[in-house]
Amino acid sequence: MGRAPCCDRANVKRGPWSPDEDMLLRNYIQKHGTGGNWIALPSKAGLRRCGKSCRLRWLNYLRPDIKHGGYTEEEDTIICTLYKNIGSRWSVIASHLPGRTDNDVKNYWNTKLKKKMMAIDHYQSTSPSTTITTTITTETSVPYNLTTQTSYEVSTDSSSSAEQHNENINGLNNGNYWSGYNGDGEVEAMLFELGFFSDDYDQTQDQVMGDGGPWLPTLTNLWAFSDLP
DNA sequence: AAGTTGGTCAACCGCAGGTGC
DNA sequence: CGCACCTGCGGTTGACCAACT
Repeated sequence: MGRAPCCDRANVKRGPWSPDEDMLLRNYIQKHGTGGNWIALPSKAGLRRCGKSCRLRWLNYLRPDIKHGGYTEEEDTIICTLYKNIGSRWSVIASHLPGRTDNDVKNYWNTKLKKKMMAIDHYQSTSPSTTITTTITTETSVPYNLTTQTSYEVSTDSSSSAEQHNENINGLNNGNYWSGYNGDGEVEAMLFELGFFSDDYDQTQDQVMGDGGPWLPTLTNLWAFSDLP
């Protein structure tokens, strides 16, 4: 025998909320609060909804401080880092992101970030010569030591000149990979093919415009891996 | 133009844990 | 302690829409 339902399903409305229902719920909570009893709230507010449905609607949509969409790169980083460290504990992850709900973060992960992380994992598994070292600090000053794929530093020879890079890029353009190039050429070639060096490489002049220092693919550029299988 | 596919996101479902009797 | 009730959580579903064929 299963658990008794939390409400009489035959007598409650389900599906998308109407503007009128939103208004009733918002007005009631703003006047009286939740009262610590979601089950009793719908009838008091004049709603034919399940208490759980009211709670979800309020927490995920009607709360005044909710943000929707427009995730920043820093938020992406925090989500990815926490997911790596604690798994799918969305409420905990959302608590580190002001204005975000667990449902919103979960949806964002499932529809966007998961693919990116899978692509990065793929990259890491096929490019063991890369090193990963960085630390970020959130707005709440909680430090996260990133031992995973939040940011990648491609191991390059810092003494390499721009001319050397150009020379090898030209080789790549001619159909040659940078195999053997300071031990990490294949990694750079792969990154180049995926467009990671677009900020440094001027196609019109067919050369790298940087100063020859270490090339650091940004997190944003790494997201290009989401296009990988 | 019509059908198909894939992405997005609000909402639902069922379980686990907390609390009070 | 056992039970019932309630809340919170994570997984999943399904409606909607845009892009593609």
